[in-house]
Amino acid sequence: MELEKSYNYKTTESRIYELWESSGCFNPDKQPNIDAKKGNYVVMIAPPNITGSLHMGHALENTISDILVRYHRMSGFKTLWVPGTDHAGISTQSVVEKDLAKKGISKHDLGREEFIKKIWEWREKYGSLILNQLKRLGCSLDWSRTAFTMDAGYKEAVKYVFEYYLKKGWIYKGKRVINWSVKDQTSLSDLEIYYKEHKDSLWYIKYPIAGRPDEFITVATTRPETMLGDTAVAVNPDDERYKKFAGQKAVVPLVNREVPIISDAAVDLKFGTGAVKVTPAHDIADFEIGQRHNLQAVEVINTLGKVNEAFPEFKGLKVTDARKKIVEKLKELGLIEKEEEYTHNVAYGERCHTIIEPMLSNQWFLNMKELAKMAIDAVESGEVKYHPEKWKDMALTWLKNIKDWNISRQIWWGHPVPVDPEGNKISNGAGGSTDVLDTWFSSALWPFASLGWPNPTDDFEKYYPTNVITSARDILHLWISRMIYSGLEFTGKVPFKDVLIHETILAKDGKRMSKSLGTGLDPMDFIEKYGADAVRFGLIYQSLGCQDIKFGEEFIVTGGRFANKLWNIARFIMMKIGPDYVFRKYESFEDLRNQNPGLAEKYAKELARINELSMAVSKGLGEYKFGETLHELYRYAWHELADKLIEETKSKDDEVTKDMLTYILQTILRLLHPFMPFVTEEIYSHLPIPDKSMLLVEHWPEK
RNA sequence: GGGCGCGUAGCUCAGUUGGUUAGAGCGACUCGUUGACGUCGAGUAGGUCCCCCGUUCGAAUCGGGGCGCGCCCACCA
Repeated sequence: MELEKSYNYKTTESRIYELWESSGCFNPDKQPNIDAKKGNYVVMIAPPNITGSLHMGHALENTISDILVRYHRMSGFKTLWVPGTDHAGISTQSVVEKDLAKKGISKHDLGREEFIKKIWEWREKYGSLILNQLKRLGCSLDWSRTAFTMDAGYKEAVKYVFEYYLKKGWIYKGKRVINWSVKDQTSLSDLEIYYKEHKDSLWYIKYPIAGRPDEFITVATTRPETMLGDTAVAVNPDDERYKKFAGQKAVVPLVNREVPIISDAAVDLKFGTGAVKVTPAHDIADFEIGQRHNLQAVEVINTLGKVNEAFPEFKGLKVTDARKKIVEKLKELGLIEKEEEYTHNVAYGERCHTIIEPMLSNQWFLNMKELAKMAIDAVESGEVKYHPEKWKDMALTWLKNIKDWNISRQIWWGHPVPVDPEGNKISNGAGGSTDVLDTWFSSALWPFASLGWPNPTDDFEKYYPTNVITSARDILHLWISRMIYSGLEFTGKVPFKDVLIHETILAKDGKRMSKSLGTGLDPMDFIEKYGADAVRFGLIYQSLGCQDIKFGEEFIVTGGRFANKLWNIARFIMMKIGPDYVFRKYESFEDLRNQNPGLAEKYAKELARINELSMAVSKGLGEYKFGETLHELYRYAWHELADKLIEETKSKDDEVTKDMLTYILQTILRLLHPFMPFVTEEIYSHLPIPDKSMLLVEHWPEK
């Protein structure tokens, strides 16, 4: 059969994917080429958010996973890669809110129940967009097992885990200073906030010493409005300047509260005046000082971001207005020593992009002590390995400095916090039974909950623990560390043996790719333009184990050309062998030597070379060296096979030469299949090979 | 502020334990090529290997310092 002059990915890719999918071979229970000696190979997906669409990072991540899956499947492992999505609490909620806002509807118009219904509708409509994009990329996921972090079974897992921790005494309610988003009316974890540089004022405020109205201690602050809640003034214990005030009290102006002057090592004697006002209710550091010195926490700002009714003079004022008014009053009283311009970082919410108010709140916390310890042991002992290895230290540093996890959120979309068994309701709304759990609480259970746990399902029995997770580094702590201790606590096993942290894809100028900056590129555009194999090639070709990739489209172009080159290598060989030639199949190199001694002898060097390449590819994939391995395959196929070997055969026409070419063609297609599955499968389908399967499940050239 | 990574040809990057004239892909230029090929092949040009100091017979490679870029973590009132 004669091939077209050039490879046409447009007419090929969807047809080939359909062929694979309908064959059922992505499902390990139906996989035809299982080698009982090999065992299982399970790859874990990082379930994308239901709001998500494929970005370059996803494309790289899932190409890497797919390469591993295809390589192991061909090698005869019973191979599973479960697809799925994450409900992504606050992120999804805000997307749907924005969507409704276009129609002039707010979530409060709908009420909680109706709003959640809308989110489910949204999820039905758009929630699997990204999964379809993964199909376009060629990912061989077992779609019959698609999971979602709010499936009925998954809900059971979450409830089970919450109650388990509660019974163990590890979940508790507590007042803490948390990051509060006034806009979204919820608490945020430290990992959900970012900092932005602000030019503000730093005010130096004189606090009179109690009983000696002519003496003052001056504090410096950017947030004078919180002084209404000050319950101490703190200095560094080594600060000679303030020794004279030891044991004395200061009077907080405007509220005339007498507060102790305390010494605490957390105070930086070089900053400002070296004396600092302490507001335990509205600053995380101050809260900690308060704990150490048994200070009262006086709340000033309420959950709406306004001064509360305890301060009638300022009641109802927004933070910024209260600040102005208080500074004015202090000026009138002559208590502002000076005001200077000051640049500092201010916390913003990752989703709401508004300033975070630190405030005291009732929240649910999960005690991290024992859990972190387990994870530390597993990482230190190498039960879980990181690639590249440096991420191990990153993970350990975080785990060793971990704080208790604030697991409650005051939003509507998520797993509800199971009802408090003691029936306690806490007054201000937070920490009550209307809260939902932090998204990562459920994500942390993904490796086993996505397989049906806590029910003793076949899948959980057979496919847990998994072998490897491929992930971006920004969720190392947020997610990966949490899966490790969750796995250890609930299954007694680490959820995966290898953690692969892939490069971050940056724009060509080295800046972060982001939609909001307009520097984001859509991999789907490239798939349209050059084909999925080309995109996979381009990404992997640049994946050389560094921390970042500066993305260049030219590698995708090269990938597209390479697909065409492969096509023409096959086309030439097909012409060369003529219509009556039938491919021979060899089980192994030994088998080839027995069946075809003439070939083994005449082309010993060429066969040795392709064998060597096969071993190098196996080794490279085993060591997760994707880029290097692809470089080698590319160099071989183009510059050795096509440029030299094939050129040399143009003057020959014997059967042994045909045997050599067809053997090498088959082998190189197999070796390239994990990287460029579509074009290799398509070429393979045209080869006159008796009793062949799809390349997808043909055996890997081992030796 | 702490940590990590990077700085090699116009661009994106290799450079294995320090060893002769520093490589690849893309781009530029020259020539050639019809039994496969969005042509392809052969070849040319282009580099104080960020800077300084040191170790060494010898440094892109090792050590110290600096400069520049990027990312992560912490957040200082």
